[in-house]
Amino acid sequence: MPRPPKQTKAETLQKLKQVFRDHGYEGASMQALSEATGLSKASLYHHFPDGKQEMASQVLLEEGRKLQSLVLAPLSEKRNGEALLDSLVATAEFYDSDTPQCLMNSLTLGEGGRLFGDTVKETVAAWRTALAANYQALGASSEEADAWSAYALERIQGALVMSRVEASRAPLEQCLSELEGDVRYYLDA
Amino acid sequence: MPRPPKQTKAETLQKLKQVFRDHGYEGASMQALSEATGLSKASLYHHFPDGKQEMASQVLLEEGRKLQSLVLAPLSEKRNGEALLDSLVATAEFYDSDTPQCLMNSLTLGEGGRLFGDTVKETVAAWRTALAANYQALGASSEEADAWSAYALERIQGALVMSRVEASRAPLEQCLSELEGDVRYYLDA
DNA sequence: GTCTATAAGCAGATAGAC
DNA sequence: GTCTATCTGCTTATAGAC
Repeated sequence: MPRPPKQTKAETLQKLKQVFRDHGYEGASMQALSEATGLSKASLYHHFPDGKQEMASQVLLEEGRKLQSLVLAPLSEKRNGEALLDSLVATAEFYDSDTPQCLMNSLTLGEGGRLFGDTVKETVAAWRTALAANYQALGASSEEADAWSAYALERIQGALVMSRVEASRAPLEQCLSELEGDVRYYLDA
Repeated sequence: MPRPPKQTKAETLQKLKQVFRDHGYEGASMQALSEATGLSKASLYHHFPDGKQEMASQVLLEEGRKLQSLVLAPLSEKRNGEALLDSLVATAEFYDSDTPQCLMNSLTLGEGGRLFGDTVKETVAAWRTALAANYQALGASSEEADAWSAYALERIQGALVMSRVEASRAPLEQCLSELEGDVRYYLDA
């Protein structure tokens, strides 16, 4: 009789994600992925026949879906300043670990850049477009909105780097609260 | 008779740096390091008896020295706004490749974080202190200077991430020119 | 200071039992 | 769906010649 599944695919992907986020694509060894999931290497190949590349690919896909449903969805539903505030709160939730790190950043180092660079670039572009549309709805010009969305994403990514260096959520939280200030400035005017 | 050196240690370190910066610590294989330098693996062990760890360590040390002489030196020499402007120009030079990337960022992923995290944290703290001291000399309060220095470093690191994602110097150049604007605002007042 | 050759172990990946 | 056992090639590291 077949042994029961140890966990759902979502649970597996979650554990795989941590390894890729902490070590990057090349640094994530099959042994580390196996230990993190509690599944043998052979079991991992059963779920992901193309091995590491497929694992990283599906982890990235799942992360994109999470970004979409958590961070981007508020932005397409309402198109105003409240939506921006909701999205910033969701961003804190999206990067939810004690020392927050960006999977898309880690995954695009070295060989991972060749494999997943285009996907990440598109995802970032979609995020930026969604931010800009909402900022423009606050009364900003197309150019201002474009500039602010680039600024906001840059700060978030920078804060994530600083959070990793300082092993603390503080830089990310501080950054998001300042971006919230930018939005409220427009909202109260 | 012994064969002549192929290159100076500085040249070797420069080539090693590119590999660590592009692949991170775990992703930088001895083969890649060998090919990048043009030296056999055995020759690399001659120069760096402790192998990869010593190479990364010395590369990081060299990068710290370069940051010191290029970016931080102007800040300790003059202590004013002109010094800040000089330092920002030097920052563009410090990150000098076509798609600029931060070695200290790449090197602190995975195992590298355990090995070099503290060093990088100290280097970043020194950079931030130097920026803050000069900003304060422009007339800002201690708190304002502290906040601006954190802001500036965060933006620079974020711009480097975006530059990698977009494979372009544009985000970094744009970021540095906006930071220059911050400084000029105080200088002209 | 450089190299070729080699050792020992880990990497990614597969076969086949239960 | 899970596992143990295994394979091949790559990775780190060393020995020793020139």
